[in-house]
Amino acid sequence: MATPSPRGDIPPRPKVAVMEDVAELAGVSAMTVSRVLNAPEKVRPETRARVLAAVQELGYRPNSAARVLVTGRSGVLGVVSFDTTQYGPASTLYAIERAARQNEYSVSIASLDALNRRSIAEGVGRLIAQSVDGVIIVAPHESATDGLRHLPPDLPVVAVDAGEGVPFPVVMVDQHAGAARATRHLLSLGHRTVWHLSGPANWVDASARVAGWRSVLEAEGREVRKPLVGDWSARSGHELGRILAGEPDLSAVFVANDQMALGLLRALREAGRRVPEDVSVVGFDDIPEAAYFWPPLTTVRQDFATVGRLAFQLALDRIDGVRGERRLKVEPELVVRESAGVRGG
Amino acid sequence: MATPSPRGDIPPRPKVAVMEDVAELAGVSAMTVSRVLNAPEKVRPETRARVLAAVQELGYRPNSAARVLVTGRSGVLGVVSFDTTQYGPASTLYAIERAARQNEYSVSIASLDALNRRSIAEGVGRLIAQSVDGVIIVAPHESATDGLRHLPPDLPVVAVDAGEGVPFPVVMVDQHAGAARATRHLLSLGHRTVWHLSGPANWVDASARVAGWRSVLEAEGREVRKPLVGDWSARSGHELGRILAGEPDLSAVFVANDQMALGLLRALREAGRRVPEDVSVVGFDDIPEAAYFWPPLTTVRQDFATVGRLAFQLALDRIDGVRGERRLKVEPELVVRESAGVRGG
DNA sequence: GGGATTTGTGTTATCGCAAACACTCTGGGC
DNA sequence: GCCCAGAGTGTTTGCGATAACACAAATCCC
Repeated sequence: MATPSPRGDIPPRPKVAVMEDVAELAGVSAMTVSRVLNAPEKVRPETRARVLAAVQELGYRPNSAARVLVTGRSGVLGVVSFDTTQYGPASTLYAIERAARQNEYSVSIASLDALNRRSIAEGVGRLIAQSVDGVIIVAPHESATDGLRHLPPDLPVVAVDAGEGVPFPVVMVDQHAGAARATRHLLSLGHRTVWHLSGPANWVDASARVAGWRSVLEAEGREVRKPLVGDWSARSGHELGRILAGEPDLSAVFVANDQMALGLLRALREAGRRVPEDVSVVGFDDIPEAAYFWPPLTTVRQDFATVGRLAFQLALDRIDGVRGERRLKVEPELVVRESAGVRGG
Repeated sequence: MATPSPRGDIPPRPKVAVMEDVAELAGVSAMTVSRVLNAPEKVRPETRARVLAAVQELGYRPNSAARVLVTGRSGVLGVVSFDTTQYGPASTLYAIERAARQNEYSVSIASLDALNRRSIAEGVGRLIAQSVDGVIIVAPHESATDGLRHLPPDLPVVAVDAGEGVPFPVVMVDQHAGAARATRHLLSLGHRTVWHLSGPANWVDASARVAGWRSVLEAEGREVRKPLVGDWSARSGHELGRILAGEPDLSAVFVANDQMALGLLRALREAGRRVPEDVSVVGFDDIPEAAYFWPPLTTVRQDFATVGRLAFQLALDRIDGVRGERRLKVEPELVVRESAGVRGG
């Protein structure tokens, strides 16, 4: 029934080869071709060779849509994320994609314009509509956490950097520990207390860093100055830095990320306060440029690659039916450079 | 035939609703449901309302695999890219995703570990296997350009920043013009000539920037010093900067990107050469941090968002059958800050 | 008022693949 | 020599949607 038309001259459309074509060329049934592709050990070697040769000759590629339709599995993982132009999310995404590729998965993305329940649900919806096998959500905002509670319960979901109380696995850098480490480092250099330039409200990592910083100061009985709230940008670091620069007793600042730290460094310099001699600064993230700031920035390195890898692994487990609500924490690492020195050094 | 088993007690699996279920609930045929979803104007308003209510009630979502199978269109665009942790590629990808979303497309990514023909072909292959409708290649390397010549000819492909001679549309920032603009700016400040820290060999934008820089110097009859070749990183900028800092007649440098410029600034400072008083520096990209370098970096802004948008549009055109081998150039813009000043200023 | 549209809906076939089951051998045990 | 196991392959069916066609009722034309 391949050419049912009574008229002879059908323009030979350049159709791509399908399984039946391969079967015909190899002199077997379509089912055998399917087996060669999915369970080669069930086919006699010589048959297999004939089929593979035919596949090669026709440049045959299985049609994924048909396969998805019948198997219910797409081999696609969805990633929902916010602002992938930032180093952190971009690195996480990249690591997820790498891990996925190594496991024969591919990655489809859904960027968010805003971080709120509606937006998250909508992003996940776009991915579900594509028949993804699972979803990783990289949206470290509390409103996201909220939205995550109302997702299809049977969908394998993993979150990166989500807050407490979400009903599925979460992978995160231990922000609290990282902030504590940075703060302790500054105290150990002799500073009486440490100021904080924080990330925006309701971002889970911003809050965790505030908490980590605060916990160390309180444990040591140091004065806790109210954090100045920025928006992750160098611009905000600069603006807040101008305020900080006016504080006569300022000697150490823990900044919520490296971009804001850059802005702060500039503000301090403009105010004539030397770093690290007059003021010590510690950042967070260890972006590749941090080592080339002036002075080279002491900061807390987040291993985004590991986070991405783990998130993928957890997602894969969920897809394969492994349950559990694990929270995986990745340890951050303090990278000591030159922006923090001994008090009055 | 929904429950063919003679035994009554089949555990009611939580199957998702399909079109037939919606049809039944609304008291119409599946075809009518399909029409409500795809061509609502062809259905009487009251019928439409009943169907939509049923869709709502069952939480029905069309199965994309089935739709792809029959329509041959997936609504997915593939993006092949290299190193999306960098600001440029990440921004481009983000803009593509945005544009895609606004046109009811979604985006699947294929990151590359290496830039060569095999790798590119393999990345495209992964996307094709997913039935993408088209592919955008963001891989500004000459080996890529080479690999691009050997792709399935019927696949809608658009390249970002590809070299000459690829057989499909290309969107790019006019790197040559941008470099020329930067160079002219430095000359206009009274510098006798301009040195160049270039990007790595065989990157099309690196080459174009070298060419733009050289063309201005030659046109003005200035001495052309051999460019120092870096790898886009701040580290390489710093290393090469140490070499440059030893050049007594150095007074102006055009750097191939902002990260390298950051490294150079640091090297110059370490060598005791003030910027911009002793040496003027101009970068390329205008990353968000550039305004907060010390001194604030004069640089050439690339409008990645526009590039991404245009690339998507071109891809969409191709998918819709519009042919042509257009090359779209986006004009870069010189952003004057403080790192470049008058000679001997 | 009778045929020609038009409008709204249903029926059937099909997309490309794999699951389930059926069949044909081959070889081995007794 | 018969039965059986299992390896290897084929046939049928169905995944969930839409295209193409079929058809009934409403609307139109002169």
